[in-house]
Amino acid sequence: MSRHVSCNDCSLSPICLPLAVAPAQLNELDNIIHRGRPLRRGEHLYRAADTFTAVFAVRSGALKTYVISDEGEEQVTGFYLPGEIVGMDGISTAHHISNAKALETATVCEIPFHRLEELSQKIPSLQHHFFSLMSEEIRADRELHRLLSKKSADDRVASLLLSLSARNQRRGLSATVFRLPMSRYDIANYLGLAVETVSRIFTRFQQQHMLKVNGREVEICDRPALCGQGRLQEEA
Amino acid sequence: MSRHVSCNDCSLSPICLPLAVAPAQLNELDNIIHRGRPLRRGEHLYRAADTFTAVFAVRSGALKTYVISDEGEEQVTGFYLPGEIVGMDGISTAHHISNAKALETATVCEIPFHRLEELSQKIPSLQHHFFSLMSEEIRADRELHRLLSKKSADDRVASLLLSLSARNQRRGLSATVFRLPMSRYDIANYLGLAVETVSRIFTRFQQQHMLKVNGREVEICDRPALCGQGRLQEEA
DNA sequence: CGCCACATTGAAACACTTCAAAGTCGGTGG
DNA sequence: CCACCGACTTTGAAGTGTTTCAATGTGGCG
Repeated sequence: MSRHVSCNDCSLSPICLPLAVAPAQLNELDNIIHRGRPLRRGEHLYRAADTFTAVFAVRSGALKTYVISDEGEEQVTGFYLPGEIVGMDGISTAHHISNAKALETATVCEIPFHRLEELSQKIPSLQHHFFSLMSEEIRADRELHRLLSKKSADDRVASLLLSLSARNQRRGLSATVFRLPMSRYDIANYLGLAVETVSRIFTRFQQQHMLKVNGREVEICDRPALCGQGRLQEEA
Repeated sequence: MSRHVSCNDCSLSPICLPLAVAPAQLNELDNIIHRGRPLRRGEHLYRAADTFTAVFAVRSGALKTYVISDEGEEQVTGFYLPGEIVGMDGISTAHHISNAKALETATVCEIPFHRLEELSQKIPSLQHHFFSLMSEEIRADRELHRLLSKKSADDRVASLLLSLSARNQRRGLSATVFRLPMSRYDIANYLGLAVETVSRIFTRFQQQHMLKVNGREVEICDRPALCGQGRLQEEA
C-alpha cells in the first residue's frame, strides 16, 4: 500500500471526511493531508500534552485512545477503526488530552487542523460534515454512558461486539466474522470490568451458542440473542 | 429579567458563544438568537426525534438531558447550567437523540443551527469556538467515562459535586455553597448508582465532615478530602 | 391536614472483583 | 526443530461494594 494514495482512490472515502466534499474540491482537501509512515503495534500516534495540531483519519489497522489518571491507572477511552477520525478531543485545549496508540500495524492520514478550519470556511459542506462528525462522537459517548450506567457486564460486552460488528459492516466487511484488534485487557478496561469477567462472559456466550470465540477471532452466531443482551450500535 | 436581553448585556457572555465574537460582529450573532418564554419545571425544551433545528444556550435555571432505552428506562445523560450549550448531539442525525427537560424554571437562548453555520462561515473565530465547545463536550464525556469505569460510588458522587462547584464558580458564584438543581434520583441515574447508594454517601460524607447537606442545599467543607475521593472537574 | 413525591435507613441478596493458579499462544534461541 | 519464556487468557474460590427489597421519615402544597 503506497504512502500516497489520494482521497480519490481511497476505499474509505465514502465513510471518511471526503464524503462531504464535491469532487471538484477534493484535491484541496487532498493537498492538506499528510500520509505518514505506518505505525507499528504499540507505537503512539500522539501522547497527552502533545500540542494539538491535527486530527487523524485511520486508514488501516486500529488504534486505542487512553488517559492515565493521577493515580497512574490507564483508562481506555476509545477504539478507532479504518475510516474513523481520532484526535478531536484536543481542539478545545490546544494540546491532546489523551494518548493514541496503535493496537496493530496502522496507517493514518494526518489532517492539520488549522488548514481544515481554513478549508471549512470555504466549503460549507465540509464544515457541516465536521460538526456532524463531532456530534456523532458525542452521541456515541452518550450511548456508552448509558451502557456503563446500566450495569450488567453481559450487556456491555454484547454491545461492544455489536458495535464492532456494525463498524466492520460499514467498511464493507463481514458483520458476523471478524478479528478483535484489542486484547481482553483493553476490552475490560474500556467497559469498566475486570479482565476475568470479560473472559468468563466470552466463554458463557459461547456455551449459549451466541458466539464462537477463538482468541481474537469472533463469530456472531445468534445476533438477536446478543442484541437482547444489550443495545448499542456505534462509536464514531 | 426581560426576554430581550442582548448578548451585549448578558452576564453570561464571557462563558457563552459571544466569547468568540468581536464586538463589531456581536450584533450579527445577536440577531439570529431567539429568546423564548421561560420553561417551567418539568417542561421539555425538545424531545428525542424532534427535528434538530437549533442549539440552546442556558440563560438561567437548569436542564437535564436524558434518553429512554428500548426497555423504557430513563438514562440521564447530562446536566446543563447557565452559560452552557445544550442540544449539540443532534447535529449528525438531523433530529434530536435525547430529551431536554427543565429541572427548575429556566430560560434559554435558541440559536438556529443553520444560521450559526452560515455565520461561522464568515467569522472564523466563531467556527473555532464552536468546534472547541464540541471538543470540550467530548473531553467531558471521556472524563465521565473514566469515572464510571473506575467504579467507586464515593468517587462518582464526589466528582459530580466538584464539577457542579467548578461550574458554579465559573459563573462567579460560590464554589462552596450551592443548591443542587437535580433530585437524588437524577444524580443516581446519571452516575449509574441506586438512589439509596447516593443517599447513603451523602450522609456518610456529612459524618466525615466533608460536606454539609440539607436537602438540595450543599456546602463543601473539606474540599481536599472530596478531591482525594475522586477527580473530575467538568462537563461542558 | 393529609397526601404524594422525594429522601433516608436497615438488612439480605447478588454481581462483579480480587486473589490465586493453571493453561494457551506466539516468538526466540539453543 | 523443539524447548522455553513471557504475555495473555482462562478458570476456580472467596470477598466485597452496591443493589434490591422493605419500611420509615420528611417536606411542600392543594
